[in-house]
Amino acid sequence: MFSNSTKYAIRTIEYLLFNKEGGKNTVGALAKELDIPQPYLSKIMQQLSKSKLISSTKGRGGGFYLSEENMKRPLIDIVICIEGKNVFRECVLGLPECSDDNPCMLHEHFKKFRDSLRQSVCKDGIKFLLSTSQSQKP
Amino acid sequence: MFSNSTKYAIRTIEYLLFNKEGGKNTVGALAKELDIPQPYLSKIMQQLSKSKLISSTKGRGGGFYLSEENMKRPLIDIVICIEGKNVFRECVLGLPECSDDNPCMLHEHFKKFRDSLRQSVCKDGIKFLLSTSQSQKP
DNA sequence: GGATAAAAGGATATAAATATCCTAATTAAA
DNA sequence: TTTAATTAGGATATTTATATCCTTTTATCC
Repeated sequence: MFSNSTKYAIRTIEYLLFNKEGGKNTVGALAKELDIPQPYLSKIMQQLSKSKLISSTKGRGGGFYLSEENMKRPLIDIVICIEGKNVFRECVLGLPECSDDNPCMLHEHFKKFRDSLRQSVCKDGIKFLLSTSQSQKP
Repeated sequence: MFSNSTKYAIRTIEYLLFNKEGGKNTVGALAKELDIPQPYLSKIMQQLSKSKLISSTKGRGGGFYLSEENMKRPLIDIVICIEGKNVFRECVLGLPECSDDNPCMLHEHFKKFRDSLRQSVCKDGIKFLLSTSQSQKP
């Protein structure tokens, strides 16, 4: 469904949410903790950073973290940042003529998923997870 | 979101639904009509056929079509047939420990989408499309 | 039975996603 | 001010998905 890159991106942001007290997180630490190839994650973090979905400071003692602004971004932006502009704008089956008035077979199914990602922001991750689960890492 | 192969598979099955009076459809005709590379579609049809999601007859005058049995298959089976066994069984973010009790960030969002594909069968495509739209090809 | 039209299947080429490597820029600490 | 640790960025390798080609099998028509 999602590309590896997108999965890595969401998982990393999810991790940063839980560790916001921890301050800066280096790519090395994140890659180890999340079991993601380090240089590859590095590229993804660069991309997310350019799109202002995460924040970073360079140099010794630097690393990645989430600002308050970052946390307000909708989840759908993470997917769009990695998979490209049109993933959620165009038809899930790739039909140019697909629309609400002229829907493809999966139009309604997919619309609900897309809208749910559009409506919830990164911050909700904590709220959601804390309300349905005791802890992510027991 | 979906791979090209999956999109092609769903679109082709959707087309077969609308043309079930037409009898057999050759790969050549389908590829032309749906604007899909012919030899590639041929491979996909083979795969769908093996999984009994579509039916075929070989030889002159042969082609592909949907049997009543085929139409009873849930949409999710098409995706699983092409993208592989676990797309919908495993966590959308690839986390091994993700579950209803210990959900990942996208667990609930994705669950609804997955379940909607599980609940509707190919046949519903017609019902759904005819009830929301005049016609797919005006 | 021979010619023709179709799916089935194996082998291979091409493009894209995934992953790695190396160097530069930046910052903090020693 | 040198050294170490970090992100940023360019260049390249590897793997997987996408696509094509060619042969074989099966059925129909003449």
